[in-house]
Amino acid sequence: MGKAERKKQILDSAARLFSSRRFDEVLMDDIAHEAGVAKGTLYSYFPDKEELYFAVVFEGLSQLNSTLEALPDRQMEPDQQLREVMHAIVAFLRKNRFFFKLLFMEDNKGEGGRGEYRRRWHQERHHQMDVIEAVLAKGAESGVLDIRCLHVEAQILRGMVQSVLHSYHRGQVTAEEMVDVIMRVFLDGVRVRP
Amino acid sequence: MGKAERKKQILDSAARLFSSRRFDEVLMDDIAHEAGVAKGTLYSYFPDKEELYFAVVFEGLSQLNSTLEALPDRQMEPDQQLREVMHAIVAFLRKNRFFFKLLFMEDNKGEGGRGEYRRRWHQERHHQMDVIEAVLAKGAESGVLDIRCLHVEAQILRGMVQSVLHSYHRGQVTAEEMVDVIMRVFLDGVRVRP
Amino acid sequence: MGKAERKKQILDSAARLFSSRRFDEVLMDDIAHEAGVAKGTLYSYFPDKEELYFAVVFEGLSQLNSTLEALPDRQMEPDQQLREVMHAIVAFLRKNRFFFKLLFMEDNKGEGGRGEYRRRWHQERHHQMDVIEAVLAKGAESGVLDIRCLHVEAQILRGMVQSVLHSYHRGQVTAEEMVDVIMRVFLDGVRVRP
Amino acid sequence: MGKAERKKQILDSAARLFSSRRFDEVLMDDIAHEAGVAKGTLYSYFPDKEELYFAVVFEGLSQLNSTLEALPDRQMEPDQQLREVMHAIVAFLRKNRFFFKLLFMEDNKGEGGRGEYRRRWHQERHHQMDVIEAVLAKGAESGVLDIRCLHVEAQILRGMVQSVLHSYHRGQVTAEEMVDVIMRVFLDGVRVRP
DNA sequence: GATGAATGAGCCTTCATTCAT
DNA sequence: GATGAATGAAGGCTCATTCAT
Repeated sequence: MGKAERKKQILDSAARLFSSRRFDEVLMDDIAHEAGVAKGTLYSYFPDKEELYFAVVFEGLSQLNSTLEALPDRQMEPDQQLREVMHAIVAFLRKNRFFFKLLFMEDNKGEGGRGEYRRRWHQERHHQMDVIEAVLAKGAESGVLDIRCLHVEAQILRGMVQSVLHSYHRGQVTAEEMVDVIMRVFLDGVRVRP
Repeated sequence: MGKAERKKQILDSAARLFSSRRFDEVLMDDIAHEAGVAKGTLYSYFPDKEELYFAVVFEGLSQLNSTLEALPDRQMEPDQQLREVMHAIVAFLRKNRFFFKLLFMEDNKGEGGRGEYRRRWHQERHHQMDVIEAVLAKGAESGVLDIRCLHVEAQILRGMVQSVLHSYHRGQVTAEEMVDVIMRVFLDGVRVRP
Repeated sequence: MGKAERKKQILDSAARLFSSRRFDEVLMDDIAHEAGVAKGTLYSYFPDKEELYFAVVFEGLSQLNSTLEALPDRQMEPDQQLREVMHAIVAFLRKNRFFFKLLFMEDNKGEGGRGEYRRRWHQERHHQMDVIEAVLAKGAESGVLDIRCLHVEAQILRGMVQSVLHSYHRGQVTAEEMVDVIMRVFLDGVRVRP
Repeated sequence: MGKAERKKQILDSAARLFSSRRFDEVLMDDIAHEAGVAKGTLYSYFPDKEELYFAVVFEGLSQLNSTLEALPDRQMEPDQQLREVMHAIVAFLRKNRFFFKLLFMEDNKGEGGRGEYRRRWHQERHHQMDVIEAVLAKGAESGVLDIRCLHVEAQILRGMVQSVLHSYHRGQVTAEEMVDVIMRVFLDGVRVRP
């Protein structure tokens, strides 16, 4: 079997487990078993449990970033473009349910631990926010969106994505429907206008 | 020293530590040291580390719930009432920064682990959502809010609180200002209307 | 039980085991069992197996050095004084059979491994050779001994001690008898003179 | 490549490594790398690591024994003959620096471990001592040497060889010079005679 | 009741050994 | 026969938990 293939297999199994149990509740034995390899094999792909964990996290993050970067920069209305970005994120996180959990687990983690990784995490995570912020900024410039504090509105959007995914995750709701909800509330709010 | 006092001291120390490091990175020694008691003492207040952890989590959750229940049920416009509820939540989480992290960590945790606690967690957490949903429902009934799927809009609000706290956490922003942002976006959205 | 007492107990047990089996053949479990403590206890006295090993070695070495330093500096013939030093060494090594083996094992170890310890070993070991060399030098000055290369003659003496202990170790020979042999051969050689 | 040639290559590499690091610090990987073969290959020449180690040790020992056996039995004065034997030993150990260490490491090893090998080791080692003892005995018979306890004097000689090699090992001293020192001290001692 | 030294179950990690290529 | 990726037994070490003081 190809090395890359096997590495992917391990990362997937680890993602599955790490996303549903605490770090200390996931045994290297479990991961090995889930991946269908011997425990020792894990160590020829990752130096230790900690690194495997971070590899899982960063693997997901860069896939998400790649997805966003691959988005065509077609000319379109800012709200249309925002919808596209949202759709890409929501679709990705729906397909990668395990990563979804890890993503928000990491987001809420304290500053303790390996500063090295915290730093890299925030950096990569910013990349994403940048994409969102860029669209919002364009909308603001063209007078379509009322953005008061770019960073905060972008974060709010992120929070909405998280909570919508959270509340719909067990249902049979499509990505489109989720995006509809997000766009409606974010763009127009819930207040009935006279 | 009063037993209750000491117990509180332990819970606080544990909250501080659990909110900034992984469960397995927080040692009973650390907690004891932080709380200024001997390790063995922890065990006369809590049966084991796991229970201490859940005690911390549920302690925070019930305080938040108490805060919400204590809210006077004065007659007022639904949006005013929503603002009050939001303010109570935001103010509480600002004051209990450690619990804020734990709260959202737990929210994003998988289904693994002690089902017993997961169940109780969701139940208590629901209590909170119920308060929010009640206000939203009232607003919908009175024709002021356009609520399509109560549960989802409530979750969105929750996500917004989380992300606003997240993005403002290091700044010198008041709870009022945070609520302003949340209310503005949630009620009216960011689209500029002609 | 006193901490020092327990530490001594561990060092002794470890010495006993390390002197009769390869490092990797001695399990921490074995040492704990031999010392009558739990495995974990070992780690509150020594940071790891390696350090415990070196502690054993250096403990022996400093005891030997102390013994030599405690030797009175009475005025006496160089050969008498040499005999005293030899006797002290031989007696010590007879009483500390386990250390005897470790001592010479370490002497013949390669340069690999923690340079830190190799350095310290050679330094402490030198201390001993210095004592021997001092006596030989005095003998040379007073014209009693024909020393051509102080360092080498001292080493030879050391080699003789080792081999005499080695060959007599299972017998019922006293330290005095061993020293007699050493002194006879070292001072006069085995050639019959006309 | 010839099998014998490759086996020699492996033994040499192993000797080099085993003589400078602890058994457990020498990995089969290291040996394979040093010998320029794959790890698996080691196992087609030696059943396991332990056996490879003993093969190294016994290989050295039999070479030394062969060297001694090859010594011509010419008629000569006992001290001359002793000098020849010493020279053979010293020269061999100088040329086989790695084995020199292993030799004395093994000598000082405890009784633990595979009794099988310990027994064989002592037996083979005795062979050597026998050669030395034979010469000493001849010297004693012819009244040239004052041997009191054949076995012990032989051991002393062995200790002297070890320590002289030890102290001179980094210098540029010839085997002849080493033997000179040994013979001088062993035969005549260091006491100045009136 | 509080303490913290001692305990030992449990898990991460290593590395000798195997075997499919 | 040679190779080196995969294996998994074994052991060092940690740390939650206990209990004698």
